[in-house]
Amino acid sequence: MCYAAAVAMPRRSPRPRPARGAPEETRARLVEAAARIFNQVGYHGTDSNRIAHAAGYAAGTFYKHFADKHEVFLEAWEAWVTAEWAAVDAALAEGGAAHARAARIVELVLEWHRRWRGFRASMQALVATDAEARRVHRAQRRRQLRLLRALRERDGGAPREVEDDALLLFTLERIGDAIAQGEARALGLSERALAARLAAMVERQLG
Amino acid sequence: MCYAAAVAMPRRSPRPRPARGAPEETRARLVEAAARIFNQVGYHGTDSNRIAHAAGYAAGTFYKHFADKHEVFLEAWEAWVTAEWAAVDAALAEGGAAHARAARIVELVLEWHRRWRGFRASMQALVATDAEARRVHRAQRRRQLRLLRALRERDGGAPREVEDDALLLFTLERIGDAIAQGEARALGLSERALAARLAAMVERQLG
Amino acid sequence: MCYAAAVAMPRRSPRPRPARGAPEETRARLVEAAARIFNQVGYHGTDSNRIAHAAGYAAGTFYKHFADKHEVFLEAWEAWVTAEWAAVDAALAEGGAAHARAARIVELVLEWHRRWRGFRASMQALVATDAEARRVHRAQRRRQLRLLRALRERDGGAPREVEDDALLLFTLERIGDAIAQGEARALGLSERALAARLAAMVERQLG
Amino acid sequence: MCYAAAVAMPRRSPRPRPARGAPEETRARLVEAAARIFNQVGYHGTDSNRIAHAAGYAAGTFYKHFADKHEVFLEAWEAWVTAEWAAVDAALAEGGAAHARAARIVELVLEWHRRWRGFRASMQALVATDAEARRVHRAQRRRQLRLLRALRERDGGAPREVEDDALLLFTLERIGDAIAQGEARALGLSERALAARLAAMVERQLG
DNA sequence: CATGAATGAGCCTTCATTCAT
DNA sequence: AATGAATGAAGGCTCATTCAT
Repeated sequence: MCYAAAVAMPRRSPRPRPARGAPEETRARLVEAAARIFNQVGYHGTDSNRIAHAAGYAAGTFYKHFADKHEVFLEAWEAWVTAEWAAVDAALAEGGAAHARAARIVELVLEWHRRWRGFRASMQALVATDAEARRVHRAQRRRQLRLLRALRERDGGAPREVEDDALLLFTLERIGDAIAQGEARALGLSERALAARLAAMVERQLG
Repeated sequence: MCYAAAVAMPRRSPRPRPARGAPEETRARLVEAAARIFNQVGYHGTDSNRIAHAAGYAAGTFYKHFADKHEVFLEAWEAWVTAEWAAVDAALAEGGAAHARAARIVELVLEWHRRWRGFRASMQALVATDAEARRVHRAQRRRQLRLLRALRERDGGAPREVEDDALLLFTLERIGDAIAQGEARALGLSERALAARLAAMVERQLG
Repeated sequence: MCYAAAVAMPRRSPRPRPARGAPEETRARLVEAAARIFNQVGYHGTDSNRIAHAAGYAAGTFYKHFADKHEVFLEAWEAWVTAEWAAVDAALAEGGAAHARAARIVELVLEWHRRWRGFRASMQALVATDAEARRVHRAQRRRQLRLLRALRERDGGAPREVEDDALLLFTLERIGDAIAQGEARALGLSERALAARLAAMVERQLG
Repeated sequence: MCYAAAVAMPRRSPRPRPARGAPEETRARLVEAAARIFNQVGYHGTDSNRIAHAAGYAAGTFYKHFADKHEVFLEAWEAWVTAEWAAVDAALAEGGAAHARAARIVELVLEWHRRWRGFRASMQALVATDAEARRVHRAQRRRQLRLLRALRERDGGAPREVEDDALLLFTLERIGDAIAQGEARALGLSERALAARLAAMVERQLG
């Protein structure tokens, strides 16, 4: 959560020098900087030296904490997904009418996709070519599906097939990307209308 | 068209015919080889020399026909999308019951996604970081939406909003990717069940 | 002497005792660990942090005791040569028939070369490129020659030229390396036959 | 042969630009430059970019011709050994008294060692740590032994054991190094006296 | 005395691109 | 039109060494 907040505000100039600190802090700063840069210029556009410098460290420091670029990426991604679903969970915990909750969830998802659109794109590219990334991705998806089912059952929703959960997830994701990347707007689609349709889907599935 | 057929069959031997032929032929061979390799190892995993060699030419020849790697990629992609929608169009032209036609379309889309999953992933990654790619992508999407509306209206379908067309397109695309990349299978989802849901969506929208 | 014993037994666990002890003890532990690692992976394959850790210290500690990697290497080497010649001297002091003594010396030399073959190779490489190493090496060689002459004269051996002593030394050394490095065996040479020839040379020279 | 000559004269400034030529020429130039630099600063002191520049090429060119530094090294070394033994063979072919021939061989060996002392040291260091280098080294040694036996038998020399050939080879090599590296001189040994002893050994063995 | 996080120069290697032929 | 050797900027990564604690 504070992770999300930290990454959200882009820093241009390298920080004053983060002080010789605990390894976990350094690691966290590197992950954070990495996430930010991956999000801006994509996995292949990011170089490890730049990550280190952006976090306020020298090039070599990066490799004291990660075996390679790959590793930070996967770690940043895990943090991202975890944070996103914690937010969704929190939004649902707030209660309220089914309709309002659905809208809230959609809004949250859209916001995340907007903020992390570059990062998401990198992830998709990696998943297509890299077995390890694929493994992590699948594990996360399984977690998402489990969570979604739990949410559904908690709220006494109607019983559904996994495929319906998956369909909802995939659709949310894709529309989220379309809106986040400005594709919807560029095509003259009403983001509001799309969001409404998504909210309806969510409500139907969770309700 | 014959493009699709040509790319489908992987070439092992690097140099089918060096030839000093018509420029368009050379260009076509390069595009074809490029598409194949992009699809296998992704945009960033592809090197331009390899494309040239795979097409039966020397490294320099590539740059006689394309300004850069970028350019072949966009061209290959245009060819791909054109071919795909021509196939969809053809499938619809065959007529038949609405139900059968929807199933046919879904099957076609899935097949394309399966065959081109690596290429699609590269495209998504580029779109996220590259303005030119974004431009091309948008143009293609507009074409798709136009085509979809034309199909819908040709068949006397009920009037719909653009957002509904878009939603269908995005969903088809995302589920297509999930199945093509083996994600569905890895998550224990029934591909058949997913396809059935897609077909229902198509039928509802076009019907 | 106890140096030799200490190095002989490889330590698996990295940190026998961190201790904040007497400087000489720390230094000795570092030298010991360094010798072991140099012997395993060569001078260029050894990193100073690893030496420190293997000796049970942190990276920085190393540089509190040595100016650089170079310095430990030279010190370890001095210790090694000193120990070797002490052993040779002891073997000769035991007395016995000239023939038996010669065999004992050869056996000793071979054993040392076997145990320290990696270290010796590193030393040779350094001597070729590094003036300081060359200086140390020469000093040690002079000591060896002096010792050899002393041994010869002590036993009332026939008067010889320095060149004969040197030739013996070099030959012993080279064959020792060949056997230690497995070169002799790989070439189908009888190690026993080689050792016999060496013993004959030693006997002739010392006798 | 012309290889030896070419490498012998050190070039300081990068050549005028070797002209876009046949790959073998480029490769040969790279091998030559590599040998020269390895000889000067040792394997670990040599970087691949420097090799390329010294040969008159850009950094990348190196990797068009060799997989890595390792590979050039082994190739340069093969060339070196081949050239050396060709020279020895030629020297023997000239005929003359056994005594004179032995002296000629010793002189040749010394000259080679002098010229290539840095290179030889690198080789020894690699052999100690690198399996591939060891393999190559053994193969070359076997060739040497075969050649030596052939020479011996050709001249109707007395029958000897392999171990005697090996002993001669190793001794020649070690004394060669001692003289080449200036060790002999630094120890106050007479190079002339050492050479005389070597010549005697050669004559005895070949005679 | 010891720590260990941090440094940063520098090496190895790749690959999009050029250009003389 | 095609060649293919050559380029060189740039990125990944290592490791000897420092320094604030």
